Amino acid sequence: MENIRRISTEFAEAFKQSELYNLYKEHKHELFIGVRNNYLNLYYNCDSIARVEYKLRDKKINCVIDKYYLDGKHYDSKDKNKRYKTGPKEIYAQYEVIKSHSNIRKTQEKKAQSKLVLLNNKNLDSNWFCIDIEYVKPFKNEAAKNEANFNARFDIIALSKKKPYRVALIELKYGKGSLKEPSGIKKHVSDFSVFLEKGYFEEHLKHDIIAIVESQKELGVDVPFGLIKESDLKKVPEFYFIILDNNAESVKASTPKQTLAGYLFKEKRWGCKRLAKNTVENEFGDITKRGNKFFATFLFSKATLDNLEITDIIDGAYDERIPE
DNA sequence: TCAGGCTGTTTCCGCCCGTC
DNA sequence: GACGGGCGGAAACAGCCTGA
Repeated sequence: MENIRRISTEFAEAFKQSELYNLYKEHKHELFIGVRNNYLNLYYNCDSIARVEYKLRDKKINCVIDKYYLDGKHYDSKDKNKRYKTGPKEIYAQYEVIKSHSNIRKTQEKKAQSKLVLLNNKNLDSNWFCIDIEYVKPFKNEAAKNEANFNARFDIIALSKKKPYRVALIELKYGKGSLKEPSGIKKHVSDFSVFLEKGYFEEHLKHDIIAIVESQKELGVDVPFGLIKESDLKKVPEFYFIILDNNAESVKASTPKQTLAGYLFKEKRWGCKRLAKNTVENEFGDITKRGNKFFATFLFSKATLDNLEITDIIDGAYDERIPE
């Protein structure tokens, strides 16, 4: 199968011989390796701080980094300096500089996403392991992509540690602002639903999962299960929304849960103060009911970025879970 | 005061295409 | 086929505005 998310064994070996592997080993608790279609993304704060490629001709690892992370300057998207080419040595040497520039970005959701994934993955007692972040379904070409009219990005993909492996597709929402359109709750329900309807899990995602795990093992990631066979995976994925940050700065303002209800339901529920025009219920029914055609679980936490201490991404210490 | 619409900015994804 | 340069599109934020 074409365009699967995996890298070659030779690439993985070269990676392990490079400074990037030392970097990863030394900072496992703050880095995530995303396996892509013949390349890797090294994430810090869910910012891609290196697109890692392997050049067969030269038997060499190349890196591309947005120059912002090195010099703190923002470049125009058309500026040829923006995507700076370098190698593992410079990424290793400049790591603290790169981190500092990532840290000052105001991307709370991404930082929370990173923290959640890393806290979960280092917790050996978690029931789940996150194998990918920022997942985009690949298509063969532009035509296939247009025809499918599907370009969702899933925040997190997690697998249960016990067989048969459950697959959790997770969307993280940080604060009320993240719930509204154009990429709010309704868009994501729609994406999830289409993903399910079109059979993309069966057709594609499960093959990606098998390949990603295989590549991660070759890269030296501590994956807490063996190689996965197709028959080891559950037939259907599960959908989750994690809602963080209970609008802590204001007492009077709606909580994310109240705001969310305005987007989900036709009538005011959950203490909702105001309804959105186009609700999820109008199109998809009550998605919090298990019997509904599309169904999702909502996990709420009052935690904010600074005090986030959830160490099991699905079964962890959330304040509320709907349905229970 | 607050929901939610609108716009600009930043970043990432991944294709296309010419060349070797 | 491998590779580099280029480019367009999408996500999702911040921040501002408006009207109930």
